[in-house]
Amino acid sequence: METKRHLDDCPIQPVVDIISGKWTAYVLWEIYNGNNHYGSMARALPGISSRTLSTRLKMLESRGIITRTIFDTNPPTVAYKLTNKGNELAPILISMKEWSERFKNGD
Amino acid sequence: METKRHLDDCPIQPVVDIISGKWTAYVLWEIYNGNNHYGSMARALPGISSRTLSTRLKMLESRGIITRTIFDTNPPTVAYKLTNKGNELAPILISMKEWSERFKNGD
DNA sequence: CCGGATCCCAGCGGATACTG
DNA sequence: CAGTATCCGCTGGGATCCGG
Repeated sequence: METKRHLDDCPIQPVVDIISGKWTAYVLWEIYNGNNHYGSMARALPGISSRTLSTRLKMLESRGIITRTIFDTNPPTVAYKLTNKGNELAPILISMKEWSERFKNGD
Repeated sequence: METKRHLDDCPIQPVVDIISGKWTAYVLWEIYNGNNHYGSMARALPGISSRTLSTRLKMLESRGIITRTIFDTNPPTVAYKLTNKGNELAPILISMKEWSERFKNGD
């Protein structure tokens, strides 16, 4: 017998909830690779709008995936870094990269 | 110096292209776990519409991730299964599950 | 039971302009 | 540089009906 299920039961729901939005995985990839600044991320992701980038960064911060730190230099700079929780996404990103490299040209 | 880049350069682009659509990861998860039929998938994913499920299945088939096999039984049955290429997504799905289980309740 | 076809709409996110 | 504000087009996808 098949018992009633809710989507919350799906064991990948929490991470899907985070990375499935458009551009989100790319933003995470950039931060994971040490690209920690708004401007350099925008340049690394041609086509992303400033609105989307800032929305994604705020979402990731609110979910505890990244931190936003303002340095009181002149001019002030802002750095985004992965939290512990965010760093634990690394296996996902790495396996995504490996699959992509293997199958980037069909098969 | 930062050289000009295109999004195609991003090494996770192929897989993001496949799994980033709404519901896609869940559908893959079901097939990966041996849920190979349209109806049982629809029941396992409460909230998905028939249109979305069928759209996703066709997309995954066209990308070579799954196969669609019609069995000439009475009544006919259809089975979806992962191709080799699709099976190679397993490390991604597994690491997604591990992260989700670890962080499902905040931290 | 396994979907295809059609209609329709909210909401995502692109464009653009503006601020500290 | 690092965003915010507003406006709005477009597409993803939900609802519904239909066919094999």
